Amino acid sequence: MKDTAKKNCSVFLGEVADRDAIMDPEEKENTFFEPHKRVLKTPLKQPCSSNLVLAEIQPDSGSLTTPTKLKEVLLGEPWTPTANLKMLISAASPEIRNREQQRELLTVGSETQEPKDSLLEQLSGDEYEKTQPSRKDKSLGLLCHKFLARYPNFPNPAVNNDICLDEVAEELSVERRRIYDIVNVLESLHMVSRLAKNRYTWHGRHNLIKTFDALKKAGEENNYAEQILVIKRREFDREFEFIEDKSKELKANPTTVGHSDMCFVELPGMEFKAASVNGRKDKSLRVMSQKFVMLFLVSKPQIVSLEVAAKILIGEDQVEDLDKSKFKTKIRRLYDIANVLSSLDLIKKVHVTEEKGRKPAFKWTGPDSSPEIDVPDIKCIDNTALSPAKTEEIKTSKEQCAKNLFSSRGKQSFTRHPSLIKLAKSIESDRRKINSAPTSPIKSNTEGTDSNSASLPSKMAQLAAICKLHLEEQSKGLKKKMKRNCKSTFSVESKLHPKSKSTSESPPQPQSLLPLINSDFSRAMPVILPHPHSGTSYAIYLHPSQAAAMTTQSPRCEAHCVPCANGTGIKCFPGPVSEVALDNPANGAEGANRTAHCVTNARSLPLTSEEQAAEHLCVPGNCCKRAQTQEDISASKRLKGGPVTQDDTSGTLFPSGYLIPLAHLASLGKDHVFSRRENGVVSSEHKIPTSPYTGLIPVSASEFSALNYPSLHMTPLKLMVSPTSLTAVPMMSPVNPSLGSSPFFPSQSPSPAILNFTLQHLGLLSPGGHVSSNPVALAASPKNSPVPEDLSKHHEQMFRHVSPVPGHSQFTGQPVTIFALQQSSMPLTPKGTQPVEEHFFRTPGGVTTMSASSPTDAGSTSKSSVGAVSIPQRKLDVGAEVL
DNA sequence: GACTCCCGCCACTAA
DNA sequence: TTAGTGGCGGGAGTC
Repeated sequence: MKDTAKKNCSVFLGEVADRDAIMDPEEKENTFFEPHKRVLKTPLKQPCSSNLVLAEIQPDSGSLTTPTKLKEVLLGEPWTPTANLKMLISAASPEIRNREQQRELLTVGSETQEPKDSLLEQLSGDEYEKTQPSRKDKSLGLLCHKFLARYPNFPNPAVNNDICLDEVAEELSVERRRIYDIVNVLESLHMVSRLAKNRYTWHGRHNLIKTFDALKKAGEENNYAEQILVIKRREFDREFEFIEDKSKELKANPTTVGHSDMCFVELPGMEFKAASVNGRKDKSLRVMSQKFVMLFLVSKPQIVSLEVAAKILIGEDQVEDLDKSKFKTKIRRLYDIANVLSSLDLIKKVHVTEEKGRKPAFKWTGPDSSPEIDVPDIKCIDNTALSPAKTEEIKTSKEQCAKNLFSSRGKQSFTRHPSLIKLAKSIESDRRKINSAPTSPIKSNTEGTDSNSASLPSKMAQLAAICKLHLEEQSKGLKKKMKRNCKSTFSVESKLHPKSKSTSESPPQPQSLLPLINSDFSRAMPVILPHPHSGTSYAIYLHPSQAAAMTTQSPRCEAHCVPCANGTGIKCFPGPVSEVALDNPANGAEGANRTAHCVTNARSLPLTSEEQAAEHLCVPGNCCKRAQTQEDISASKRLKGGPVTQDDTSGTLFPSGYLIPLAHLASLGKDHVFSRRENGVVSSEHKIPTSPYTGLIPVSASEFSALNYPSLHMTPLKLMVSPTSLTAVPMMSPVNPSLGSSPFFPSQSPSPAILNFTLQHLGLLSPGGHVSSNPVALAASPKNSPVPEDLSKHHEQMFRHVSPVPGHSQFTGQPVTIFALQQSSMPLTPKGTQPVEEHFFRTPGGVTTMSASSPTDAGSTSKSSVGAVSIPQRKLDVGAEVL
């Protein structure tokens, strides 16, 4: 019998249950009541026989005191899914829980114990084991839910909100040790503060935004994000080629990632009063929790893999000691933190999948810290308690705290340690994984504080918008347009110019929607690249400076030169594109590092003439595969909006790009690429990295602006569609039937159920409507339904939001990165596939996806983003209800 | 087999 | 000395 059997059980008092039961959830939520008083009459610990273990995990459901119910559970359905669900509901809903309590307390007598005992005595060992709750039922997250359910989110600060840990532990029937885990994390968020031994004060979420702001500021002021990038950049120095340079750089860079003294960021009036922590070597869960949150707040996207978080947040002080066992320990702690944060709805567990397997990650779903909030008095404590001195000192303390958190001073050598290099590699690797699902629904919410509520509609909007766009495309009669479109890459280039005819013919568009057109994109030039194996040439759009730089950097440059339409001259596509991208500032460490891998490979091998040519293309298997993820990052970032796009689209850089087989370009040009002139609409929408067009290599968002697909003509649709979704539109375009039946279409498709639900949710489909995945039928439904005006606004906002804007980068280097497509989205046995395309895009690595762990996300995110935005070959039966 | 994370030992510190 | 804290890692449950 485990020690858990010795645990004490407790019984909820009727008084508490009565009050909660009669209180509306909302009322309860906003009405203050003294938490500590709720437990004042909690009975003292009573020896609880082992047969009451169930009470520990179901203290609130009332089953612990209900003989009948216990019997059912024990004998009939020991923690069946239904039972679990009941328990979860009970835990999540104080009202339900307390009603049950109230009801059951009326019927439960003092003899309750005996039946349970007798029942359990009759159980065999196995049977008893079956009666034990599963681990999930005892998870820290669930416990935290229970804990949080006890207190209002926004308590009245004028009233006593003390929490007695012992009493809470009793009521929740858990060890106090577990309560500490929760409280420590809550304390890091200033949701509670320690009063004295065994007593805390509940603050609820009053200080949450301030805390986030403080943490974010602390991270930003210390260039935490940049440090992460620096680390990530190092990740790709696999051969430690640049270790010396990096060391010098790090010495000169005060923001270098370095040792992190344990420090706790405080808010004014919420000084840390932990009894033992100050004197203890603090590897406190609080500090870890704060750092963990900081990572989300400063990261773009706000997704952090568990591994990276563990290494950065926990192990950065002793990376050298990050042996396996220690790392595992760190991971355990991070799980503890993550569980609590998840219970607070601040993060959400997701998974990053690539060829190596599935990796856990967490997505920030909490509110972004408000930059308007001034948190002047943030301070921190470390092992030497800070005296509550002057404000100035406090500010200094704050600064010092932040510096302590991230400072490298005195331990700059830390960053040069090989273990950190490994760490950096892991960081970038995880980031790459995280961002490898361009249309993953795990899109950060940038427009509101309630990301949870926003994420799902966004996903739905993507799917629905695809259908809408498709219909729109159909109605536009694109076949006409393709005849009038330019037929060469030079024409494409001409469209890049903001004053090009096509642009001038286009109706006035909000400037905000065309950030790429009037910026550096106008100077973009197509460079024709030969494919060594297929003979098919590819076009890539490069910034002139990039092309020039590449020309000089690559002595082996054999790329085709293409005249620049804007008269800047002829530019040559350089040698290894990936090499050029290695130090791409716009790409940041991600892109640079990503491509570095390719470069390394290229360098390590003697080049034959064919290999040299292949090198230019960064062909399959390594470079493109890596590079593709960069595109994913770009797409992912664009989804996040303005600030993010700054990183993506530097004013002087083209962070990524599509390599477009000329053969496709010609056809695409007819169908899509040159349609802007016809449509009169210029979309700043971006491509999806996992373009279904085999052979189509992702190009930067900027380039994509020039490659507007007519289907991207969003104006009449007035739908808020994610860029990545739009990218997929062409693949369901009926204009080019060959595409519709070609392998360009991804094998995956969104579940019809999801599609139906999405359309219904958006009002595009009646509840009884049904949509199957058939682009043909969809295309055959040309009728468009009127779209609410507000959707148009959303549309504009979205466009503005995702439009890249000139950004900056701390890195120097070349901006171009060539990306490959996700092969997972490609049918392995495509029909009518052009050999060149198949060859070009086949990557051995498989899929890189990010899927949400929640069932909600699973349907739309698995199998990469393409699945969420693409409509497969199967018939898409969109009835009139849709429109 | 990897991932999760519950569980409780036990060291440390304050009262 | 006792009780409060919480770091830590074994190991079991889950996927």
